Amino acid sequence: MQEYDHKKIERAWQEKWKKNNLYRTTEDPSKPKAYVLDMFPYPSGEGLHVGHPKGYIATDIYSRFKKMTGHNVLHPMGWDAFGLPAENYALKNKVHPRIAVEKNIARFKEQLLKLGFNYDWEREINTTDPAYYKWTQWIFLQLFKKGLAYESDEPINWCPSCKTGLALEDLEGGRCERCGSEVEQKPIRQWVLKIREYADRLLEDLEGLEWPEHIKELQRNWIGKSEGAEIEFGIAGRDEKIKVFTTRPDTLFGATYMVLAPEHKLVTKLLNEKGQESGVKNQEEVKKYIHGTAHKTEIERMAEGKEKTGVELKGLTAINPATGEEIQIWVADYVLARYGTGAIMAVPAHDERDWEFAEKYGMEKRHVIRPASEKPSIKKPQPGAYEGDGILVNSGRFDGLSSEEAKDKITDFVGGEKRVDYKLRDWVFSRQRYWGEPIPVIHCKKCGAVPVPEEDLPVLLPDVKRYEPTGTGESPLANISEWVNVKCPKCGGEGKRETNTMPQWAGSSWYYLRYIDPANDEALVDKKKEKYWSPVDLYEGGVEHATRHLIYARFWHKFLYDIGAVNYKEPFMRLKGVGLIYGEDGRKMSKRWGNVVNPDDVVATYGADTLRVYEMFMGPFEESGTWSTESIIGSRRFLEKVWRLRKKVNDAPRAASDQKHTMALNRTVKKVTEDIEHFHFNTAVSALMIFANGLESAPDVSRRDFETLLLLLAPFAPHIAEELWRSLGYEHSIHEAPWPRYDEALLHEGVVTVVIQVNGRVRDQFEAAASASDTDLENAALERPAIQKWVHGKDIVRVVVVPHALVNIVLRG
RNA sequence: GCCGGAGUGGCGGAAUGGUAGACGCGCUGGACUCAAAAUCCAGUGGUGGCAACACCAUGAGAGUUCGAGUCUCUCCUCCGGCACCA
Repeated sequence: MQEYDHKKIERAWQEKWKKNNLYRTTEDPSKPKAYVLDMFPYPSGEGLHVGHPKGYIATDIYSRFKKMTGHNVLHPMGWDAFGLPAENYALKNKVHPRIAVEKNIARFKEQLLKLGFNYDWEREINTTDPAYYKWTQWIFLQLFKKGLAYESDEPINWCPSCKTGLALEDLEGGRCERCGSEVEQKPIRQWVLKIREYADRLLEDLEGLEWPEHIKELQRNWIGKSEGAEIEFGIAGRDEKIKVFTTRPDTLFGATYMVLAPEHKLVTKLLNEKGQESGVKNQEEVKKYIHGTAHKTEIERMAEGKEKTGVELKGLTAINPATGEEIQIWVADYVLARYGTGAIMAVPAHDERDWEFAEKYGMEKRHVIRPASEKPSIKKPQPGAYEGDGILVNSGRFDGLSSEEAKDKITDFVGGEKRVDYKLRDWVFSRQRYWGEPIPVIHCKKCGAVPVPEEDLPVLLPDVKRYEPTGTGESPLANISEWVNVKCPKCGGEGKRETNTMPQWAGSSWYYLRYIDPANDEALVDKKKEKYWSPVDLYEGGVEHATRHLIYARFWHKFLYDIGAVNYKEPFMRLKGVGLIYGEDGRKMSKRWGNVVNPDDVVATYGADTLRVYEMFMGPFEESGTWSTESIIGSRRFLEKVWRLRKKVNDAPRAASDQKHTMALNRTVKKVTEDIEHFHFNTAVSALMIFANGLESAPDVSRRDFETLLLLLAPFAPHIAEELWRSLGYEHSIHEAPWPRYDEALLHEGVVTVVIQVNGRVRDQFEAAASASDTDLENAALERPAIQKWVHGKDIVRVVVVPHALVNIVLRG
């Protein structure tokens, strides 16, 4: 037997697996299916670092395990290659994005291949392939036809550095998620998708998903459903009414002023009227205030601890519909135009923000809710706002009702309407950039926005020399007149192509369907195949996608379900979030910090199998951890130990009396099986190490024990397991061998170790027959000299016996 | 501020309410070697003791329990997300 030469073994098996098409997948109705999916990577210019493959290793283990347990496994890989990073990389390095992407994909693929993954590369997909984005465009057309895509000129978040509009999901703390620039509000024409129409279903259907609770919670918070009411306030001396949205109609009697967002339509209108007509006495002051807020960035407006500012519309009052009182109207930027109605009723006594504002500008704070626990007689002045529910006071005929009862009754009383609102915004779907899917629409002066006929898809992204963003609110495509100017498909008149492109998240919102049927040119996906493979049984990826990709993809999927294109309501049934691997210095791996570890180097030095075992052994899969080059050696030593065990394999059957050994074997099989199913890879590796250590210290190793060890190891370290397996004379791959079973009856030996406690403290232990009764155990424990020492001369109050495990003797005092 | 998650040896981390620290890294000593590497064996939470052993110990404090790292409450710290969403 040679030394363990990982280079030789890994290269040889990777070639043979490829040659034999070991990982090719076809539909097979005779087997249960398992669709195991990684979030496909963005092929950046920097290549992979050791953090990237962590999730891929886990799905590789899981899918190999599933295959060995008799499942038909779909485990594909592809490239999410449209979007800003590729384009920015291309601009910086002065290469065409298409070329840059090709190069980066080749590099990524080379790195992945070295790790021995079992992807079916015949199903490889690429979102920038016209045959692929034809269907991305097709989905947009369906959305358009169903009225779920519309054009808007509302101000949106604009990144001045990337020179494009962005969706709310593309921001990180008011900055562009890609480049970190502060975003501005800019009104430009854009396409928007009505994801809000799906808000309720996106929320409700989370319940049936086997996802980590914290990721579900992130989505719930992002969708941000709140139930409340719309209530109209009249304006003294004018015809207009101001509609407010509130979740607390029960506090209406405490509304002592109201506030409009600076962008509110009524405010704009009042400022356009002549001073006397509008009734606003301080028009100039208000204009100045609005001018001031308009130039603030989101970051400035939301700066932590920032004091609220505002200006009163002097001379104008609103009428509280509950009390009939005239109240002041203010304009303040703590009210957001985009949420609710852009106007609020301010209840300082029961809302902290209103309290703070009222405190500053001297408005009345009228208490209308008292905590239910508080006695009515006690009227202490509350410091700050009381925001909880309670019992109504100072609310006329509603006094004494609970908040809950009063909400509906007061809403009815003032003729308000119950309404639901969401924080979720409609999806801003236009990017003023080159490297994306063209939006398949033609603008015609006569017919308006006309969808490109489906038979004309795909609308190819033209190959151009200049693709720099213009910054004008138009995409660079607008400059290519021969591409832009086309005939209107409807009337045949002059038309212009839509020049905005789709956002980065478009292609990834349906890619999991493409793997099922990667070459289909007739339909999005063959419905029979889709029925067989969907939904994704296990989806694995970074938690950072919780409120981006994972929401968008669920939205599109539900839409595709509605139009009958797919069979299931949800795309991803089970989700696992991978924890990051930080650099050795504890920081995120990045060129900037010089702490990047390249998997190629680790593979060269220690081997792919060692890297795989190490990354799984580092810690709990879903938790983040720090890379430690020093610690890898442990995983390498373990594999070398397994390698050496081969020499000790003895064909003679193990002595039947070796009960301990049988037990260890069965327990290991059980532990590893359950741990893989639950993604507890660190403890699975630990169990394998313990078992290998046991075999090592035995005088010889039975063939059965060693084979079992190899089978359990195969998903983790596929190359070495295959090599040793073949050395035992097998001609078929270990990766197609059946997974070992365990026998429940053999998990326990006839003898158990029983711990003896005195007053809950461990004092002794002894071996007892597993069949011993509680009384037997109690008596045996009391006879032990070490226990006599503690118990002698004391009163025994009681004795607790846990069968097979423990005796606790409780003494008085 | 709100919502999640986590605090255990020098380090990564194990522990269905039942022997805290499995497994691994590192470290110490030993075997092998001319020597080293590799490998193997032993040890490795703290304090006291030659030892048997005892006491202390899972962020802090209380509680439930025969028994708490695990359950309950209060607090502290760290990480992640959201953040004037009415």
